[in-house]
Parts: sequence; C-alpha cells; structure tokens
Amino acid sequence: MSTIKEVCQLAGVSTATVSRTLKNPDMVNVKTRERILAAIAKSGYRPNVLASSVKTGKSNSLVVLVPNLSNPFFLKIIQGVEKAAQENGYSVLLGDTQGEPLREHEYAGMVLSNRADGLIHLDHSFPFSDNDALLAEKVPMVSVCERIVSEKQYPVIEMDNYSACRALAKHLTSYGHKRFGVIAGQNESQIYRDRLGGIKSVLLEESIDFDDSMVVGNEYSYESGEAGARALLAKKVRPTAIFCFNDDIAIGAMHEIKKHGLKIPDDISVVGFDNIKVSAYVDPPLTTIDQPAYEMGRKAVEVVLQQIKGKPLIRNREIVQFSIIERASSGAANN
Amino acid sequence: MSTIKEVCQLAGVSTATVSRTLKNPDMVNVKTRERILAAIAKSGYRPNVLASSVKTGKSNSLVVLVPNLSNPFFLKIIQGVEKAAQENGYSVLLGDTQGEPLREHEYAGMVLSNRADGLIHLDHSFPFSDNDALLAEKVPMVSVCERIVSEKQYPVIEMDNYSACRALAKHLTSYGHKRFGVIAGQNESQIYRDRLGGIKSVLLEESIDFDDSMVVGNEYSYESGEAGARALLAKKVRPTAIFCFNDDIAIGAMHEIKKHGLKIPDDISVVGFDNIKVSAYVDPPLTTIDQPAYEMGRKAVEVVLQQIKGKPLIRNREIVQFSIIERASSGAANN
DNA sequence: ATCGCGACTGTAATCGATTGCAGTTATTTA
DNA sequence: TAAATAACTGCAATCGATTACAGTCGCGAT
Repeated sequence: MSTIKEVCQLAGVSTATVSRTLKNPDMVNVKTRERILAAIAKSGYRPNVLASSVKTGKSNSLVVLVPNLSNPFFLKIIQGVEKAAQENGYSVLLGDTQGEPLREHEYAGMVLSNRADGLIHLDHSFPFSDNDALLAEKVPMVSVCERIVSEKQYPVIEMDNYSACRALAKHLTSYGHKRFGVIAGQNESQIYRDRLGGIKSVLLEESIDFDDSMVVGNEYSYESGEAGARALLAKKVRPTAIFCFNDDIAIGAMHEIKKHGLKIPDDISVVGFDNIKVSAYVDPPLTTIDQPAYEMGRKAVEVVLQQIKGKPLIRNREIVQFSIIERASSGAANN
Repeated sequence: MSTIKEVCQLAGVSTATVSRTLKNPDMVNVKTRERILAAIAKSGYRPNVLASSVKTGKSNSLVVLVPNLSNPFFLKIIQGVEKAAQENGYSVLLGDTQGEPLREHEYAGMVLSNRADGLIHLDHSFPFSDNDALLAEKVPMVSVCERIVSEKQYPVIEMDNYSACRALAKHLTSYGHKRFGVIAGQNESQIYRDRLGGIKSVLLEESIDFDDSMVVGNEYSYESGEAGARALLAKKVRPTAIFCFNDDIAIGAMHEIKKHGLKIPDDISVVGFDNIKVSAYVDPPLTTIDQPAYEMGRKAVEVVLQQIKGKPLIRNREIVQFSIIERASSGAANN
C-alpha cells in the first residue's frame, strides 16, 4: 500500500502539495497537478482515510442500530439510509442489536470512539450505557419510528400512527365489523399506545365494544402472528376483524386462520402495517398501511448530517405520510 | 471528547502508560493501573480507534457488498456476518451495490483506503475497478454463493447447487412430472449453469424431454417470478412443475399461477430455493432447498479473518450442506 | 559493596495524513 | 524601476494514539 510520501518522491513535491491536489485542486498549479496525478496513478496511491480522519476528527460514517435485521421493513429503511449516506460521502456501519442493551451499548459506543460521526436508531431504547449517558448528550442521533426515551429530546422520523390506525379502523367499521382483535408487537412503546389509541378512538365514536382482553401478541414476527391468531380464535366471541401491528404478524395470523378452516376475508378480515413487498403476494393480498420506509431512511440521514454539521434542526419531529392500501384481506363483516 | 493526554494529566503518568493499561494491562503496576482506570472513568475517556488504526494499520472492519438488500436470503447471510464479525471485534460496513459496477468499485475501494481490512462479496462480479485490479491481488476477500470471476482464485463459500437441483428434480420426477419449466435468476452465472446442469442431468437420466425454451426469467424478484410464470403458462405445452431459482421468484410465480385459476400443486407444482422464512407461510407453503445462509455468513467471516491474519487457507472452497424442505407446493403430477 | 536483573515507567519516534505560516517566483501596479 | 500583490509551494506542527528503546528503582546474589 503506497503512501503519500511515495507520491511525493515520484512527483518531486512535498506532501502538502499532494494533499492539496486531492482536497483543493485549484490551489495547485495545473502542471504540477498533472504531474502529481500521474504519480498517483502510477503508484496506485490511495489516501488512508483513517489518517485523514484522525486529523479532521470526522470519520464520515454513520452507525445504524437495528433491533432485528430480519424485518423487511427495517431493511427498507436501511436501504434508504445507505443510499442517502453514500450520496453524502458517508458509509454506514451496521449494528444488529437484537434489542439487547449490551449490544446497543457496544454499537452506540462507536460514536464515542470516533468510529462514527452519528447514530441512527431504529428503536426507542436509549442505546448508550449509563456510563456514557453524559457523553451521549452531544452525540448526533436520530431515531426512526419511535422517539427515544431519554432526558434529552432527540429528533425522530415517524409516521402518525394514531391517524393511520383511525383510517384502518374506519375502513373496517365501514365494512360493518363490530368485533375486533389486535395482535400487537412490542407493547410498552409509543407505537403501541398510539395505534391502540387510534383504534379505540374510532370504536368509541361508533359505540363499538372493545376491551383489552382482545389485545394479544408481543413481538413483530410470524410466530407471534400465529400465536396471536390462535389466542383470538379461542375467545368466546371471535373477532371478525384483526389488526396486526405489522405485516409479518399479519402473515403469520393469516396462516393460522386458514389452518383453522376459516376464509379470509369472508370469515375474518386481517389488516397489517408497513406494506412490505411480500404483502401484495400472499393469499389473499394484505390490506395494510404503507409506511414510506425508504424515505424515512433518507430523512434520518438528512437529520443526523444536519446535527453533525452543527446546523440547527428545523424541527425535532419529522412526520411522514402514510397511506392505506386496500387489498383483498379485508372485506364485509360476516356477523 | 477527552483524549489520552487528559487522562495522563489526571493520573500523572505518560501516554505510554495509559495506552498500556488499556492494551497490555499486566505491563503496568497494579496501583498505577488503578489510578489510571479511575482517571479514565472520571474523564469519560474513549480511545480514538481511528488514531490507533492509523498506527496499527488495521481498521478492524469488514465491508460486505450486497447486490440487493431486499433479498431476505442475503439478509440472513449478513446477519451471520454481522454476528461473527462482532464476536471477533470487527465491525461491518454495509455496501448495497444494486449490482452496479460503479458502486461496487466505490465500496471495494474501502479496503484500499484502509477503511476496511477485508471484503465479503455476495456476488460473483469482480468488485474492483480495472485500475485497482493490481492492488486487489492481496486484498482479503471471500465471496458467498458464487466464485468471483477473476485471474486470482478468491475463496468462496457455496452450496452444491448441482446436487441440490438433482435432489429437487428427483423429488419432482418421483411425483410423475414430465414437463418442466424453469424460472431462473441472473443467467450467465455459475449458479445458473450448475442448477440448470443438475436439473438436466436428472431429466436426461429419466429420458424426459426438456429444452431451453422452457427456461425463462432473469432476475431474482417477485416480478420476475410473475412474468416468468406468465411466459411458461403461455407455452403450447404447459409445464406441470416449475423450478424457481429462489423463493421470491417462486412466490411471484405462485401468485401468477393462482391468478390464472390454476391450483398448486394439483395443476402445477412449484419449488423454490433458499428457504427464506416467509416461504413456510405462503399458501401453499413452498417446497424449497434450504441454504444455511446464517452459517454461510459466519463462515465467510472466518475465511476473511484468516486471510487478514495471514494464515494460509485450509481450502479455497467451502461447501455447505443443503437440505430439501418438502412442503405443500409440490405434489403428484396431473398429466 | 557491586553487580545484575526484573519490574515499571517515560521519552520520543512514528503511523499517514492535513494545514497554518512562511518563503519563492512571477506578475502587476505606481 | 521599485514595490506590491498574487500564485504556488514547502516546512514543520499537529491529530491521537502505539511502541522501541532507554532509564530508574529496588532487591537478591556474589
């Protein structure tokens, strides 16, 4: 691996001039510049970015903390992050945390040890260890989907889950549904509260009975969808419509429901969340809420970069647009 | 951000001693060490990993080049990579290349500019630019799934696609199928040749007619699966069984087939590849070949690390075990 | 008392860049 | 023609670590 010195030798100039032809080309004479570029080409020189990072104090990378890499929705966000980062000359360090605090601490620590300049968190936990909490104060950080629980208010990119759920609920009540079930993901989260709140507000308005015994599930997974559906089907009064808090859950639930010999949507309507690609290909295709995941990833990068560059944030909360995607998994109630 | 110097001040020692308590604790006296650790805690000092990387010449990160982050199979590989990397103190830089040479060059270049120590490539293209080809010679690099096409033989982690396809083909012929269709992914690749070769070898043995007009498709996607199925269904003699070169294709194909009012597997059997999670949840559940993706990711890390550490490779080609997962999408032929 | 050795610790060079400041020409202005 | 300015370029300090080498100290062996 050749260094800047070798280029100097070849071109007969100082390191300063070589460095400048790369960073501030117009500071150096055209002829010298050409000679240097030739030397660079001949030697196959590649600047050591780490060395330059030490000097400049910027690593030009971002860490992304993902609770679960298997979730296609997160994946889509990451794609957005990756693209936007790349466009801005940043690279992305991937941290699969599995929701484990220890792994979060470890990855979040990368920002403290100069390995990364900023942090994008796809979860609501405060990712730093208590030890690092003080240092974390000035770390550029954004969360996507849910606000991070901490003293300091970090910015967040999120959807209006309350309204989205109201839209979904109205969609279902307009089909005459009166008995609802919910298969949630992680409870104890803002999303959980917002979504459930949205649903309940509509049911209240329409004087439809609903109580928390009809809320099951605790994980965003196929398995949780299966188990949740099983639990709901075992109730004395079966729901005719089930809200699933993401598409994976919905797919798991549909699988289980069909296993019980029930028809979707004739016997039970199922709706999901996220609009992951496969949701259009399952049978029946899933009615769901589209979250612009890719866009959310891009926005997240924008926001961290703004913090990194020390620009004041325009707003601390970026709300993205949802839209309801009506497909065949929801239909008229069979009361 | 406090540096090593501040710790020196606090503890009243030299930078050397601080550095040593962190890297070679037993080189320093217990009492001094404690004093230093206290100082570190008090100052909230975090070593600047970039600075240390400059000195040691190791960045302790690996780049992973993915042609398509949406593919759940690649995702699973990446999860394996990420876990294994983390266990070995490495971090992973994510590069979504979209199969574009330019982006590949850019990401592969990270190894040349010291941002990463090694490269894991989930594709068969030679990821460096022609310019960098010479430098690439000594880059630690592994590919997963397919051997990289280049002068130098880089190691590869792969499955025996030929045998896997033979197993699948035998499974289908044992059900009495005689008319086959194939929806391939990227053609012009070793996987394509191996898989098609495996299929043809069985059909030849069993004297079953088959010609390349029954091979369609050119991309690993749902859409390609739909289009492929449509093309195959339009043939004068329809196949009774369709090989899809991954599960996404298979899911797209099943969707299209059902849209034509045909029953799976009664009218047509469909088999896929990879055994991604959702393949068990589609209707009907998909018969497929399980590739141990997570394990492949882990192995890939093992192999690059071996190269990075300069250890000779035991073998240049790591073959992982496949297994055939029989589900309801394949059944007796309806000739 | 001297020597040798082990156990620590410090000095200073070094990794590969970047950059403020100063020096050298060449060119323009008075 | 002298002075001022512009346009380059180089010197050397610096970023924040790591580490070879040397120095100090205490203690047992001779």
